[in-house]
Amino acid sequence: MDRCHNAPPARRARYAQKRDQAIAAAARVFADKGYHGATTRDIADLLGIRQGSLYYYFKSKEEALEEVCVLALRDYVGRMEAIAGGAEPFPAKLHAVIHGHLSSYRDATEALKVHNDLRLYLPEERRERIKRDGSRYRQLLEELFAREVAKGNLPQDTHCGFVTQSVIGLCNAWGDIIVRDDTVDIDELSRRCLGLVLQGVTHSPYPGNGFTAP
Amino acid sequence: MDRCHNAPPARRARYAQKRDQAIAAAARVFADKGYHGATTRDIADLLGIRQGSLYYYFKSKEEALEEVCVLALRDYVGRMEAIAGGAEPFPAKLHAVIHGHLSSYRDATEALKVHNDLRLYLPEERRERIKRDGSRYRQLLEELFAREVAKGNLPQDTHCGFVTQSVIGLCNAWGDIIVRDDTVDIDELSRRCLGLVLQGVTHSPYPGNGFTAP
DNA sequence: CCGGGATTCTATAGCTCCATAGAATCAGCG
DNA sequence: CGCTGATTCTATGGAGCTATAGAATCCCGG
Repeated sequence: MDRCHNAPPARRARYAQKRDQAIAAAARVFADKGYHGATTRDIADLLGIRQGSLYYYFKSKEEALEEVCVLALRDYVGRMEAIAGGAEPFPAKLHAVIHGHLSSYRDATEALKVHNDLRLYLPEERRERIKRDGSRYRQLLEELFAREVAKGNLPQDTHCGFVTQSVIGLCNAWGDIIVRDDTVDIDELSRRCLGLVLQGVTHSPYPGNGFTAP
Repeated sequence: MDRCHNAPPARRARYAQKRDQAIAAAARVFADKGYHGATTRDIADLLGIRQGSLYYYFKSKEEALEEVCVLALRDYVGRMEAIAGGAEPFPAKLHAVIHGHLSSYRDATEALKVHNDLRLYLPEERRERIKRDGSRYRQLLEELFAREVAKGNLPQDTHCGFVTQSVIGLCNAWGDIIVRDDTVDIDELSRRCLGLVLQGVTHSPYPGNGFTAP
């Protein structure tokens, strides 16, 4: 994992930086060609090094996939924790969740897409860390809904597990489109998604619900 | 495509049947391991024949993937056409669409999942038929919404393209889960999805909207 | 039971890919 | 400058995969 054992700090930093570049390159290639369809040569080419040199940064192709997935979830879960701990009203929080989720597909390279589509190709042992973070994300979102039900702002019969899974699924579905189409307006899209989740198709997207669009 | 040139009808039928089995086996394996992760040997094993014998039914591995995708869309689009042409009220139609979509992930082997996840690995030429059918499905659904807006039953500012894509995306997201979990109750799930799409989380799932659950 | 097409098998050419070993080059420090 | 460890390269072993060729077997109508 860390090739520089006891090296001077400048060395360590440089290694870490190059390794991050390698992870990003792997994400790009995996997103494009799938795990088995991608070759270590593809990744090396993108980095401008030779195929064999890649193994200075990864012990195996599998490790590269794992690192991409871990990277994808780090910021993703971190952001959710910040939102869940905040004091904003529920609709604003939900909007932040959706907007953040969709934004990840733009900024954070294609790592999140790789996580969604390819994590299943990792052997069980390698999926531990990843599964934990994914569950945490889902759990935090579900608690957001549950608290709102408890407060009486959402119907008592709301099935929070279903709603949570649906919101995540909806965002991921749009994520697939965002990755392939640069022109999508994330701000507009996330507002529309919020409207759909809150009110469905039968109401206009901006309810007088203590929330106004930014 | 058809190995029996001028054979007696019984022969042709047997060939077609075995070929369908081969397509189904390919769907299973592709869904499980991805396109590049699956080997022609995996498919052959599932059929109980040798790897080389598979090429009696497919000219190439790529053709097998194409056939799986075509199969996935055939019933899928056919059903949508029947629904769109029917006379039921809008909520019933929408329920039928969602229920049908989700059911496909149960019955029709894993072909639909393969179509969603792996069709991108087909070269452009092979994707023609498939793209046409996919677009047709989306278009029919979008018209369903558009007609309802025109009738004044949905808000004038409804963005039908967005809603259509969202419904499809939501169903596919749940499809991923259905494929991996046998215990999911499709009837209940499709009713919940309908409620979410129609009314969002702020309302209970069954509005007095001319529609009652079956 | 026999002939011929349908179906399956065996065997392999030809290719690509992952991973490693060991040589070569680079960068910073004394 | 010369040493030392970090980084990259070349070269290759060994495996697995697709697709084809040709032999073997099966199945049915006559």
